[in-house]
Amino acid sequence: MSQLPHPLKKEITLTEVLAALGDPIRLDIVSHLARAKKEVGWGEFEVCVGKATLSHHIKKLRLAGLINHRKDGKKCYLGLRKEINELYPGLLKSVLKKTGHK
Amino acid sequence: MSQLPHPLKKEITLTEVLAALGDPIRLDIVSHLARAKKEVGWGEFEVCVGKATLSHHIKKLRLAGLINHRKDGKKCYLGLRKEINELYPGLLKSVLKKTGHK
DNA sequence: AATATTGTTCGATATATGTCGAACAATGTT
DNA sequence: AACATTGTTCGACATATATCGAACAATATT
Repeated sequence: MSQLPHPLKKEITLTEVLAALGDPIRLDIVSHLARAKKEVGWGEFEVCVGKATLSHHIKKLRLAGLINHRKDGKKCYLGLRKEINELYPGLLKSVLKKTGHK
Repeated sequence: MSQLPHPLKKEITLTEVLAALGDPIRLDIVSHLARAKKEVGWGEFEVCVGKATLSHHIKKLRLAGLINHRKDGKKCYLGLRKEINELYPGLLKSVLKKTGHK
């Protein structure tokens, strides 16, 4: 189901996670995902960049281990990886407190 | 006392803070500072890069608002800015849980 | 089979970043 | 005044990053 390459939990590193979060667009995506508490369709993100760039950011989040990224039919769906909270408890919570974005 | 430029608390942004933390060397420095719970002399950091590079990283941490950086005599001293915990409660705590570095 | 939809990848470009050694500046020491 | 210490800044370089439009691939629809 998850045809795209995802890092194993043990391969996820804190610095990569933080670097992935250290970009406004990616932080927005993660914030959106966290609030949704469920998968969100690729197309539902309102960002101010083209789809090639959005694809690039989503790939970074995936390779950092922050999100799941799967394709179903001709659409893609994204969701937060729960392993992040297991690995870094409280991290997303503290980060998301400050991400306006309702 | 703090001759070097530091951002005001209101100028500190989450993405810049996260980006600053998203580098192994800078994360080490912050980890060291957090464990010390006091100022640490510039020269006391054991990093695997030259002093020009260390200076660069320290500047990034300062400009991101993470640390205080002051000069006293011919030495510099660094300390964590307490405003970070006020702005992003729990962030450093969750980050530092995973930074080995006794 | 031809077309439409949904993203990814590619090539190009501009900017940022991490790194170093050398020069510089500020201070303290002799 | 000359020297030593402590970092910063500069110039150079290599690599990474963000961005775009266009080409491509996979799937679904007609």
